[in-house]
Amino acid sequence: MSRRYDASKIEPRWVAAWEAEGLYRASEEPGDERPRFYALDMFPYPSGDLHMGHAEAFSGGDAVARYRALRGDNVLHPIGWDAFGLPAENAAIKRGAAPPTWTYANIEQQAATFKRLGMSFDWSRRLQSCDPEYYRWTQWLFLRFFAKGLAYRKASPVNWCPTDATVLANEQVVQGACERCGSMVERRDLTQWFFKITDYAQRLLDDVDTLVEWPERVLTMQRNWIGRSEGAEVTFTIAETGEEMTVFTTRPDTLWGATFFVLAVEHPAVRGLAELGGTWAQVEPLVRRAEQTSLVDREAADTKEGVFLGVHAVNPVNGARIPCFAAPYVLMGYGTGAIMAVPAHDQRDFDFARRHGVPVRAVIQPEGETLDGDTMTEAYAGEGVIVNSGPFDGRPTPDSIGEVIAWLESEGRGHGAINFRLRDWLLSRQRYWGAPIPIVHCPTCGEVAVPDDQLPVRLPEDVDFTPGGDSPLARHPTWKYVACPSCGGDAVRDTDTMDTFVDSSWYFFRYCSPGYQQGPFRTEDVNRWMPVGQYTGGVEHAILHLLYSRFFTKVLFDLGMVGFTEPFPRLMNQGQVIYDGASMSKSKGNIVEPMPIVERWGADTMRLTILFAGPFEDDIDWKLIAGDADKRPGVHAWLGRVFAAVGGAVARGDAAEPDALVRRTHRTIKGVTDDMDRFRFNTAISKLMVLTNEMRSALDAGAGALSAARALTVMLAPLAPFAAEELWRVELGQATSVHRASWPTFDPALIVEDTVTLVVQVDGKVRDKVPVASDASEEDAVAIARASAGAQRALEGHEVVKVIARPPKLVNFVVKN
RNA sequence: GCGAGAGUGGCGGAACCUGGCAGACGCGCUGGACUUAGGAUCCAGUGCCCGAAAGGGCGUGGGAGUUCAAAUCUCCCCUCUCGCACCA
Repeated sequence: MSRRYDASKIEPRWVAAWEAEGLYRASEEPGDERPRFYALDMFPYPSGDLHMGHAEAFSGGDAVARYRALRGDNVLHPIGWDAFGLPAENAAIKRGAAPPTWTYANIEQQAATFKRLGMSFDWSRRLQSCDPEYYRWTQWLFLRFFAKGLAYRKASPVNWCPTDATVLANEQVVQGACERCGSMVERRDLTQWFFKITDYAQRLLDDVDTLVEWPERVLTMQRNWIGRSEGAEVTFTIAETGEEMTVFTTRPDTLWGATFFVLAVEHPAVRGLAELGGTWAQVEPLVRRAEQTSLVDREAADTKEGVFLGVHAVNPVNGARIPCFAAPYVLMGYGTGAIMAVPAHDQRDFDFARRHGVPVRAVIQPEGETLDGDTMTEAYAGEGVIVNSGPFDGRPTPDSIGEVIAWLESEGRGHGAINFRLRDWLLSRQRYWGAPIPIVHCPTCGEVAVPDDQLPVRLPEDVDFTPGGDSPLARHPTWKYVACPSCGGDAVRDTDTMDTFVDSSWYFFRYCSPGYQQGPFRTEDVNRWMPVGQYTGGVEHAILHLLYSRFFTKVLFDLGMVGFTEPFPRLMNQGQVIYDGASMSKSKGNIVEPMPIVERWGADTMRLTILFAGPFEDDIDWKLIAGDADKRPGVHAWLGRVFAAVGGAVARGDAAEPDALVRRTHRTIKGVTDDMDRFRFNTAISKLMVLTNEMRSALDAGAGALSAARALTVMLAPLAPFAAEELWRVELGQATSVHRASWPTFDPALIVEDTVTLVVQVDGKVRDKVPVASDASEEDAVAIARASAGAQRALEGHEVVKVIARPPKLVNFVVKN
């Protein structure tokens, strides 16, 4: 190890000093005119100590926060914990530790680690979503939604995890299994609370277009999740009963090609129709099986499976009588749960038709071809000319879809419709460790909101976590029995708690008004700090957390509580830290912990290792970049050279700095500024390394390097905050923290080199490189190029037909042939 | 299947936005220096091929195109990663 640089001696000292100085507190001074910058990191879940993924995310987020402060912004960089959730309860069951005990112990552990890492958090704004003072306002917000009709209860088929004994949102079911424990999810009919996010589907979709600073893939995921489809609703009639049944279709231009009709297996009309058609005996097994599989379990379903119901539907456009089926490939959760099937022009319908012997009727003919329904081998979904379709024969499609819809409307047989894939947000959980839903069920008054002045509805502490049966709150002997806030009669509390995504949908507002007692936040505080300047976190939250937070923001805007409709205009997703090509996990035994590296080499080295490894959004393979844990990391050696160079510059005092170093310093300032603005930490670090090398050359030559040393130290501060502070205050003898210094500025005149390398090409191939004055004229440049040895050689015996000159960078001689 | 992104030395990556010296910076490796030998440090070299050298040829997944000039722009293909996936 270098004799001069020993992180273990430097870093703990500054942790203490920074805390004593209150260095990272966001300023609320009325006279503070600096621009505000809200640097937000996704708040962590306190499951054990911080892992490498946290180290990466927070190294990037901290670099942004520190950089903005050095650029002169008044920075808000808060921290808190997303502290409710199932793992705390599982720990209670497994180890007997009460959820709060387990949770707060982990939070303290993570907080200590954050401090050791030197994160520039404003600790005075710290929050934990499981604090009663926090969930009081989660409940308060729920009641605002409730009052607006945006929180409602309905009986609904839900995903039920038998292991966790709770309801799951569709989003928490992955390939039919519980996202958390992996058990196969079942379907149950229960009464649950929902947020009416579907009311906001169009706005959520429209505003995706305004999020130009988000990663494209996240925008795509948001759009897909919302899933807007344009088409028409068309009403068919059941021939045997006269019952009307509406379907949604994006292809009303193929209505005349419908040759059968399909209901979702769970469709409420299925049993009645099957009994009428005399087919219930065949249909019943399908229905039974559907009840036992999750709502989103699509793996098990055979796309061609289905049963004829024995009844028929009448196509409203041509009166055709077509058979009705029940089939799992039609989903109850999308559209109306029933479809018209057009096998000629939809592959799924085609496969089903061939299996079940239903006729195929082509109504779109591609140019230059004639499709025959009897001989087609696959559906034709492309464009063409409409045939066999009454008034629309000969019309082109898809251009005629609008005309078909207009016709349907004028005939009263259907109308244009827009359908979304997005479902309402199922937010109730039959769990203990969450914010209780602040509703009282009264036999007289119904669902009654707990009055605001009685919030929070606190969680009881004497709770039985034995698995199975009712949730711990429902099972509690006394907790739920209360007087109705409205009539005073006997009533019971709602015993469900809220999905933790509710907690995380508003925490960034709370940071703006820490400790505020009259509401979740002060509107003027939020409008002063928000929207967020930069949001940093994992791409695993690309859909749910971000969608829900956007939804909350729009609702709060509508309530007049915030003055903007998008909370996070700029989003940055860090890549994952993996090991040897695989994600780190306990079962693989390949976990690399951040703290041992910090203890051995220092937090700065860990940060630099991560940030220098590659683009922030890319995955990092720790095995490839750090290799052997005992090997001294390259960035640590660099920090040693930085200390040597800065120390050497100080020793050399005011000695003149060579022109090359001065220019290098200014170019580095420009380059690093550009890089930091674009979060290109890896190239910023490489430029600082180049500057370090140039300083060393200058010092070796007996020259000075003091202004370079100062610039280098400030630019290092966002990336290696401890080393920069040590250099600044100890080596450079500054009185105040480097983290309160000003970002260096550059002189554009010094960016330009006075001599540059002129590239000499012949026919576009590099034949020589010669130094030339940067202000050389075209004439001079061509002359110098022509005289170069490389050009002489290559031009010998050739006739130059054209000269392309881009002085002073390049001259290209084009020769005959 | 649909959508998005990516393919550059032994390795991580840079240059792509804005066409003009490919391989910055670092790791690794090779040779050397200094040493009471280190978890070092310093110096030199390091894309591939031919050559003693000078120099030359080749080179950014493959193929075409545009251009005086393509890692960069356009089109086609291949491979990989991620996301979505019966959405009517």
